[in-house]
Amino acid sequence: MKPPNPTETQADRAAETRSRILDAALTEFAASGLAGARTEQIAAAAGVNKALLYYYFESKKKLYAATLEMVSVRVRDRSMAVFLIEASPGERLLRAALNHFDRILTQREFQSLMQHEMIRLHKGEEGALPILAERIFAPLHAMFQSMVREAIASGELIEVDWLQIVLSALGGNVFYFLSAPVWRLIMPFEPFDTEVLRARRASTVEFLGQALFQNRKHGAELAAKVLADTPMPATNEFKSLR
Amino acid sequence: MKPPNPTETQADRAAETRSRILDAALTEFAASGLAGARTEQIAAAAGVNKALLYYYFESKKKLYAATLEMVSVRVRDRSMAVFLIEASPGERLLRAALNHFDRILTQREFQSLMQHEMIRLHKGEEGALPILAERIFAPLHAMFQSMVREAIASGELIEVDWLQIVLSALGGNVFYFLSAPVWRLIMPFEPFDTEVLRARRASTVEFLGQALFQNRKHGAELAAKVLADTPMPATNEFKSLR
DNA sequence: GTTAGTTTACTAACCAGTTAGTTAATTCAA
DNA sequence: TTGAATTAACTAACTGGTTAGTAAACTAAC
Repeated sequence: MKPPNPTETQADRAAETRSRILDAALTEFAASGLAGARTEQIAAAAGVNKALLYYYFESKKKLYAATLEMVSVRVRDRSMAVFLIEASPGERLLRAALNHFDRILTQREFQSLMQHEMIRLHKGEEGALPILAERIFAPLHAMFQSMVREAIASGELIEVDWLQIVLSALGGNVFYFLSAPVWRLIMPFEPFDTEVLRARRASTVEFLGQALFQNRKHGAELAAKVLADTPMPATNEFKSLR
Repeated sequence: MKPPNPTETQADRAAETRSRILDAALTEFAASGLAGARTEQIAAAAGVNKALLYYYFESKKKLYAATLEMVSVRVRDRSMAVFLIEASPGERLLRAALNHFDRILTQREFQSLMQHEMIRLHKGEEGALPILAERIFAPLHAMFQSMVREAIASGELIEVDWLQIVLSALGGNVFYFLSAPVWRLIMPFEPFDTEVLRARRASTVEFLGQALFQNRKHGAELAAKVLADTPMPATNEFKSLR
């Protein structure tokens, strides 16, 4: 687990250990949430002793916070970039929806963490969500709002409640991944199979092209274009179940 | 807690106790899931001793199963009825989407239980979900499939992947309620406020009318009609947080 | 030889499930 | 119809296993 590399300084190895702990914590917290995660399991997965978690991160809660911190940076960077593209607001919306699909696909742990956080906040426990809301969701939300409103005002998109467009576009993605265990039981295919995902991904964008644009032909063409120049990211497939 | 009513027989009171336990269990399991729920808390909420849970329901797991059983019957009855209405497939889809919104609104505990079950199944633990999938989701899914396909074939709806239409329609609802804690943080309104819900509910149907129908004017008219003759159900508002 | 990094061995708290019992309603024999 | 026997409904207190967190010892790099 720890090949003693002589060129490494002690501080380097310490940083590595710290990062191994964070990785292990991400996996465990994503799978089980703050309350359900076992510190022993995190330590074992990181190849260290449990007491070391408390040496680096004072408490389980603080380790959890550090884990969320780490992953939230990744997610924000991945999500915001797409809005800066030079294109019509309608096209940017399609790209943002596709990007959202791909982000869930590649950052499954984040999605799981969010599920747990939603439940915690729903129960009234305060969690790390307020920080995430401020740092990720609020800016993302603002971007979506101005983009969709602009698209409606310009006549590119249909005239409906802007929030409903966002809910429908992102909700389709969230619902598919969230309910994957159910699809697995009632559909004749595996929801995380690469080809199934590819088809779902295409349908997402094609649907929005047809449904949201005043000029459906224009929407369909944009969808085809967006799909064509955004390859599906690789999935580290059979990683989830320990 | 137990006013000793002399007209009641012992068996009556026993049945009442049993049902009080199930109600308490529903609240607690919905809030915390199978693993997170505390038997002591369920007993306290039901006003009985913890050992009584084991007298009526052998184990925590079996109590959980009984709770899901109880609630799943309610949900299925509420969900399937809407498909039997005499109307065009497009109109039935709008009604089904609205019914789905109202069902989440009125059966929040079920939605919470499902969230927990999804997480459990995602982790690879077997749960009660296979039974629910068979008894609720599979028939529901089949209804949606035939309805949407019929609507597309008849030219009423746009020609896109049928599953994507379902994902988008239901996903919008699921996403809104699921992410309510986030909306509360980043929006200037309370997501469960009656008037906010009323607006969201209307937007859901109006959006689908505009987005899914070949003839958008027809879709909008249907949406207005469906909304007009389906009053919003009452919400037992401030019930959730214990 | 000092100290950052790491482990061993422990504790206090918690919690599902059990046990041994009490109370009171119901049954049934005379 | 009465009161003794039986059983259903229920509880207090405990058990055994688990888990977050800690104290103190050890080790190797600087």
